[in-house]
Amino acid sequence: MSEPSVVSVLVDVPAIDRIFDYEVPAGTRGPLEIGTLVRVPLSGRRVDGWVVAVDPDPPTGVALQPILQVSGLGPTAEVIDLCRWAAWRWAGRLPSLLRHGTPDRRVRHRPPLTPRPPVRGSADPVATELLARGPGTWVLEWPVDVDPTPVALAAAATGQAIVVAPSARTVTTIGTNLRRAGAAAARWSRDAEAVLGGATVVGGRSAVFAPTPDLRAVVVIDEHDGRLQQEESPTWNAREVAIERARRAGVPCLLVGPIPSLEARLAATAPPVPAVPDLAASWPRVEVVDRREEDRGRTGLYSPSLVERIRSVRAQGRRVVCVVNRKGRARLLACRGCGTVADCERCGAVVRQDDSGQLRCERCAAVRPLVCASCGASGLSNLRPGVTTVREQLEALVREPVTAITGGDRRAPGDLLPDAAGVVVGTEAVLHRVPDAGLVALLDIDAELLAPRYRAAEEALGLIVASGRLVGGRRRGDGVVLVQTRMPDHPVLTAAVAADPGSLVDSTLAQRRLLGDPPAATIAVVAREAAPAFMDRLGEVAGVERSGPDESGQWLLRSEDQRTLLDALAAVERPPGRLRLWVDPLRTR
DNA sequence: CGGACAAGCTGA
DNA sequence: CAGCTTGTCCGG
Repeated sequence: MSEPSVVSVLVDVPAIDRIFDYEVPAGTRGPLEIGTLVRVPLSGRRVDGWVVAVDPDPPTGVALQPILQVSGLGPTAEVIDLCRWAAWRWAGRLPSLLRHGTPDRRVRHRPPLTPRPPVRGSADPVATELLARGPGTWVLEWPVDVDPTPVALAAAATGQAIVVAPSARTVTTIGTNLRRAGAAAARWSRDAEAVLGGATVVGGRSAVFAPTPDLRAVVVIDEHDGRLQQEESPTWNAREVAIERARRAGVPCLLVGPIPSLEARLAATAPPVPAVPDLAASWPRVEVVDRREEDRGRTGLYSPSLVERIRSVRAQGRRVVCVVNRKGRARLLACRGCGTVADCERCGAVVRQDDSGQLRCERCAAVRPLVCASCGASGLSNLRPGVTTVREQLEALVREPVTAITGGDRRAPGDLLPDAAGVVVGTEAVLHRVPDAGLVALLDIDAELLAPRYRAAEEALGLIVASGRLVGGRRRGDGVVLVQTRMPDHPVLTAAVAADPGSLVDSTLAQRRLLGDPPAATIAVVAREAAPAFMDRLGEVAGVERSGPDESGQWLLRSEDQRTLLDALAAVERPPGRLRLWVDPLRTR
């Protein structure tokens, strides 16, 4: 293979998103092929970029600049094509996606394919059978409280596989177990060299873009989990990328989890297959406390049943975890005297209590003391307490130290959760940081069930499943997931009690179709400074319903035909300025 | 994105 | 008209 003299380079500057040609100086060392990461000069700067063509037709009448450096191997041509598709699917720019398929550390030489060692350990037989069916999207219903390593083993036994999992903890567990079983496993993107050498890839959502030389299967663990989707644009979802990648590669895609998503069910080649006959036994015991009956809501977040449960679990020396999905002190307050809801004197939006105890407006940031603006009384009751307040109240209730954990917390794991921590409270992040518990109490599941997000029901069920992983299945021990609600007959709660997530499918699908929510339709949120210009350039598109701008200056686009909307978005030339473009986001603000 | 350069504003 | 700000263009 002769050295190329000119290469086309896509520069890693999303706002530019253009391809430029560069000359390759004679004697340049390193691999120069499609996907290679190079450093190039661009209008006086030095930027990274990916080689997207080798020896292109020379451009007319421009003096080419030389590349400065060959940094290392990047995404394969297959992955670049996949990224192009993802850029269309989520109306993103190619560089933002290519980054996921690029090694962290520079790999300068393509390693030879390492022979596959024999795998010890027990591959799951049902997963093995599904993978043996060949190309297609297969859904495996997995027990709540069982480590998914046997599925990864089944995939690794077919050759180089990609195993994506939403949480760092699961990724570590699977990686360690695979290696222990003798499988060649590499973590993306840390062990890029091993991935290029043909090892099975284990990683978070980015692993779905790993440049595998010899892909045989793609597996997504806990495919219902929202962490598989990027929150910021482009809002790509690893489950959907996995399906597309496997389809293009002609290999099986295995979607695994205890509560198969609607998206997985609709994409599946065949109905979901249970991994074991009695999946229900893997679900936790779920105790529903009806707050309407217990105390007419007067005791707020702490029903008598909850307090009694906490005391008995603590008496056994076991850990208690309480979940309330709100940070801070109070999200909603009302005057004890006149009943008026505390709002902002300047703009009228609701105020919340900040960490200093004062009332702060979320819209205009005005601050005022903790006093009723209507009658001047200083007694305000906290109608929506957050983690900070709940921690203090629980401490008084249980008469022992209570640890608070929220998602933004960047303390080291040991500092975050002392081993002796008997009572822990936090947002849902706490469920991913605490290893085990005798009781998990979801203090205000109604806030999840009623949340204005189209996946609210599934997400609430996801919380119960995540809680169940801390307390263990009903067959194993006496751990309990307790939910406090004013809607004890809500289908999510009856599904959880019956350990039958399938009972929700028909009603949620019907609702998505009725309301035009994904996956029944494709939607896009357009916001931020450049939104008006973007919407102007988009114009009216047949088959695309547009609404907005709302009070926050945000537009919503909706189409029953995915291609119609996505092609229209791709045709818009991006206006300058900040733009938020979310396609099929999990939340719309 | 960020530098270059052009067009517009101000002060003496 | 120098000196500065704001806007527009373009990169190989």
